[in-house]
Amino acid sequence: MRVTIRDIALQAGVSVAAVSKVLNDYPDIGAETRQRVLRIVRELRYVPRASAQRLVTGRSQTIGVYYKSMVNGLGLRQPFVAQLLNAVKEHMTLLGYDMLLFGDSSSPHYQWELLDRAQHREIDGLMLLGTLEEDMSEILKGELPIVGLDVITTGPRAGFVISDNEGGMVDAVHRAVAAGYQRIGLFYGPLELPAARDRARGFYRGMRESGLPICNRWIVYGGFDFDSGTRAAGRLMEQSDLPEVILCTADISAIGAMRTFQEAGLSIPKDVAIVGFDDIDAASYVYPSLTTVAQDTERIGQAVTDLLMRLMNSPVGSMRDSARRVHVPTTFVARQSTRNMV
Amino acid sequence: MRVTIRDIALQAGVSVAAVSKVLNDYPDIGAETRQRVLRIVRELRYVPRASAQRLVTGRSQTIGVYYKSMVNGLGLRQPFVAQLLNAVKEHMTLLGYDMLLFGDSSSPHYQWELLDRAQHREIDGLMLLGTLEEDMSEILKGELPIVGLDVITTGPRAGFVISDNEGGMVDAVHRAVAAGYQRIGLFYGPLELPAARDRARGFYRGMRESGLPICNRWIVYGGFDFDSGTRAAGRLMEQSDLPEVILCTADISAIGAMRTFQEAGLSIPKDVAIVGFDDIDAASYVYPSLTTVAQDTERIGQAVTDLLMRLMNSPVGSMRDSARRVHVPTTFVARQSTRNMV
DNA sequence: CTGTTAGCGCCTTCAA
DNA sequence: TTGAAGGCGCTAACAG
Repeated sequence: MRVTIRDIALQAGVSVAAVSKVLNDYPDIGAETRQRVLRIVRELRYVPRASAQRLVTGRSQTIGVYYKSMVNGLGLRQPFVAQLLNAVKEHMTLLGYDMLLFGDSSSPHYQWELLDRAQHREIDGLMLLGTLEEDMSEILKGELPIVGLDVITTGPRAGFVISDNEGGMVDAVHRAVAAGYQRIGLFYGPLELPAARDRARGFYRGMRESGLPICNRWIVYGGFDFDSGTRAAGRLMEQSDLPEVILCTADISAIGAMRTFQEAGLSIPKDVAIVGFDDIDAASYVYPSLTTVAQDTERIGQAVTDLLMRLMNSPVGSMRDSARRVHVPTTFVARQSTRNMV
Repeated sequence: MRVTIRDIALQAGVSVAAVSKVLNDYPDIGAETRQRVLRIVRELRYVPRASAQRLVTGRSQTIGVYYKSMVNGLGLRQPFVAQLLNAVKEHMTLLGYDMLLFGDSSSPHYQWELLDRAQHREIDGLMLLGTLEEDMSEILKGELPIVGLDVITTGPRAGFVISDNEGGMVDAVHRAVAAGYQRIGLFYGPLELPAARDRARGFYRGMRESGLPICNRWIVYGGFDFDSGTRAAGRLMEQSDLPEVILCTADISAIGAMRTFQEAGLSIPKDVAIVGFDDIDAASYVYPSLTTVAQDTERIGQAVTDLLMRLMNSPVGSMRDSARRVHVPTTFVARQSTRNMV
């Protein structure tokens, strides 16, 4: 058997309660006793069992992470998701939380829904990445603290973090105009996703604010993946003329578009300039490197962690709605796929 | 309070023991009782608490995953790691296991070592991604089933999965030769990593088998990241002449090299051909797309899962060593960064 | 300051 | 076929 708190108590000649108190930093313990207990703990290399602690305290120091593996067919392979998870993990770790990756409950194994599994595992909080398509209305109604990323999660104890997608796109339009571009196109994404919708909206607002005419021929569905990007570029090339610059709703489809243009013999940014969105690692790998509106994953990760902690530490319903909707600013990153943009 | 097994028992008019037996598919329960219990369980939406089960059974249905966030500065951002984790998750999920992401224990928060944390969380098995630099000799000596990926983990209950890196590289050399390339260079990776070492070895073996001379000027350190790739390319261009084709130890550095060559005005594959290793998503995004030796993440994920399950279900030391070392074949993928290679 | 005690929710012999 | 009872390891009142 593994060493338990009783073994420590016996060795140290104190009660289990005393040991527990030492371990949990209770103040009402004599310095000497504390030292002795700690020594034995070290000697015997005692480690408490999380399940026992959890059973009695009800807290697990565990955050569940849920995302559909198959969202856009990629899951963690979506660079943005991976980057983000990495950032969040850093912060959670610092606070003593570990993260439990929930398998996709669409898996045949799981007759259980996410809510049941959350209860089963007794997670203290849940992070929802990217999609809400599941039947999650139920879990959102409950008291489990939930933070959505890129999804508008609402409920008595839910909040969300999302980049300022609209503002980022508006800004991109203005910068394009300032760089002298007049003929501006858009590759928009799946409008059921808040991020894509806001970016599209930002495009329209930016154009309106700039007083530029919107040319519908240059507004094409560009998806959130490489292939959609190539298709969008293909469709655009069937037009009589090309825009000078295309604002894409995601780096990955921007990169797909770039490739298609390049294979057709067009030069970027000379024949057509491209702006992406996200700033995934690949954006700086491609040639020419991709000008883009960067999401600040580091800051998003921080925000997600913060919000979740606040939600967990506040009684149900005590947080103002505004405090539960966090918008993280984006940054414009000028690279080689555009001319004169800064 | 949440509904417990007792509530079910009361409602169903049976003992808690009976309920437990139904839930755990014990045979010695009357069909009628079983039905009744199951009905109540459904009605009350009862979900057992993992911590309670765990406390008494000792199994957690949880697999720990450990990787250094900072390995090569990237962690999950390394596309290969993300892809792999995704693949493993699918399989684990199917088997009813969830994955616990262990925060990097180099974090200041953790005075505890990995072993302690594994015990604390009572994981049933551990997956080690990429590096062994930690002080892991201890945990490897223990009885916790451990599977390493790309690390040579040995111990009474440890095994590892790794691509056939040497074979893949030998094959690449032969294909290059078959394509008519005579002047072949190598960008090798950090030799302390088994994968990089094996690939380098494969290069030498392939050259020897082909009877080609090895030109040391063309053998340059290319790292496992983008910047090392650019530097390697830069160094190569200082030479009086370039090889016809460069075999790179990783896609990411191959891509870095490509960019550097392109910015210097060289054409790929005309002036110099490039072959990568790994087949990360970006390999097909860049232009020209990258010819590479693909690691089969899907199959690796499957192998990791299988091995871990076998390790968990076999008594300590009962598995033959050979069964604990899994080599997964690679596949050659010809794209645009080479000429005539198939 | 320290010890005693009563569970947390569940599984599993062992009797009935 | 069912139920009673004893823990699993730990924390948190509550006494002393």
